Amino acid sequence: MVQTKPTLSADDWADAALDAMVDGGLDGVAVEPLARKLGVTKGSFYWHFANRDALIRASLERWASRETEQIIERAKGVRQPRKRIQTVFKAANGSEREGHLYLALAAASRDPRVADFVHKVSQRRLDFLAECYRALGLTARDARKWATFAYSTFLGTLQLRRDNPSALPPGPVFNEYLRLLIETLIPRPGEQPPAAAEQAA
Amino acid sequence: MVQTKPTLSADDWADAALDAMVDGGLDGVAVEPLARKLGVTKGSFYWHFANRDALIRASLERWASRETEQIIERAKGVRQPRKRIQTVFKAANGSEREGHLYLALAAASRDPRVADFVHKVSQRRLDFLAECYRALGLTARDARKWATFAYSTFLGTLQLRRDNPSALPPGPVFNEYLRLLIETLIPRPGEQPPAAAEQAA
DNA sequence: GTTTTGCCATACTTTCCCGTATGGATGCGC
DNA sequence: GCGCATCCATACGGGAAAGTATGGCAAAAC
Repeated sequence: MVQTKPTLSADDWADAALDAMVDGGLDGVAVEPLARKLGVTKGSFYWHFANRDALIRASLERWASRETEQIIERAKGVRQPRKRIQTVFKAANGSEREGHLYLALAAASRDPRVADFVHKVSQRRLDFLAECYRALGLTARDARKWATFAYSTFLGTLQLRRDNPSALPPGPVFNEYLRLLIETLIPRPGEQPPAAAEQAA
Repeated sequence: MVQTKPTLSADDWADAALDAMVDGGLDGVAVEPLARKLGVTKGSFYWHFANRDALIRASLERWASRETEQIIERAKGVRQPRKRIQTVFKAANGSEREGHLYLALAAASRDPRVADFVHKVSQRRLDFLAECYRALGLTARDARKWATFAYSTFLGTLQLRRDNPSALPPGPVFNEYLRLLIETLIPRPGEQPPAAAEQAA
C-alpha cells in the first residue's frame, strides 16, 4: 500500500490498528488483514509485537494520550470562559475520524482492556468541561451537571452523524442547530437565558 | 440452559441472538456458541434458519418492530404536550437492556443489513419527538431542531451510563440532573425559559 | 569482507466457526 | 401401528486467522 518507508515501525502497526478499529471495532484488528494492508506478512508483525493483545494495548495507549492532549491544547489558549467552551464544541465536532474512533472503542468497552481507556478519556474530557463551566461562575455541583449535559449531547450528535446523517438538519439549518446547542448549553448565570430569543425567531 | 420448552422456535433463536448482540455486537452472534447456550446443537439452528444471515435479519426485524411500537404505546396516551415529552424521556431511560442493544446495533451500523434498521428506528423516534414538539407550539423547523437536540442528549446519556457510569451524577443528584435535562430540553414558547430558575438555585 | 543484527517471508499447526449431509427420535394422521 | 412430518444430534469438510519455527537478506558493525 505505502512504500514510502523502507521498513515499518511499531507505531506504524499501532496506527494501522486504530484505522482498522474505526471500521471494524476491536474485531477489526486482525493481524493478517493488517499485514496485507501494509504490504507485508505476519512475520513483520511478530517481530514488533509479542501477540495481538500487545498491539491492541499499544494502540489504546497511543489513542488515549493523543485524545487527552488534544483537548487541552485546542482550548487552553482561549481565556474567555464562554469562548473557551465554544472552542471545545467546535473542536469536538471537527475531526470526523476521531469521533468514529471514539464511538468504535466505546462500543467495545465491554472488553476490560478497552474499558479502562475509554473511562479515562471521557473522564478527562468531563473534568475539563466542568472546569470550564466553573469559570462561568457556576457552583461545582451545577458545573458538573452542565458538563455532563453538554458532553452527552456531543456524544449523541456524534452518533447521529454516523448512523443517521439525514436526521441532522441539512446544510444551512445545521448552523442554526449548532447555535441552538451552544446557546442552550452555555447558561448565563444572572442573565436571561438565550432560548427565548431562539424561539422568538 | 432452559428446559421449560420441549422444542425451540425461530423466535427463541432470534431473541437469543439479540441477547448476544448486547454483549458481542454483530460478531457476537455465532451459531455454535448460541446453540451451546440454548442447550442444543447446530442441527436445531439450521432447521429453523437457512444460515447465519437469515438469523441476523430476523433478529433485526424483531427488534425494529418492537422498538417502533414501544415508543408509540408508552406516550400516545398522554395528551398534554409537555407531559408527553417527559414520558418519552422517562421511558427512554427506563430499560437498560434496550439501550445497550441500541448502542450495540448502532456500533455495527457499518453493516448494510444493520444500517437500514438503525436508520429506520432512529428516524421513527425523531419523527415522533418532532411531532411532540410541534404540539408545544413550535414551528416545524424549530421542532425538528429541538427533537434532534433532545434525542442526541438521550443517546449520549445512554452511552455514558454504559461506558462511564461514575461520570453521571450520583444518586440524589442524578434526579436533579434529569430535571435539568427535562426543563432545558422542553422550551416554553412565549414564556421565560426555565434555565434561569435552575441557575438561581 | 566477514559477521552480526534488524526486519521480514514462508511454511507449518491449531482453533473456531460456518455450512452440509445424513441419520435418529418423537409425535401425529388415519 | 404404519407412515410421515417435525425437530434435533452427529459427523464431516472448508475457510480464516492466531501463533510458532525457521530461513533469507540487506545494511550496519567490526
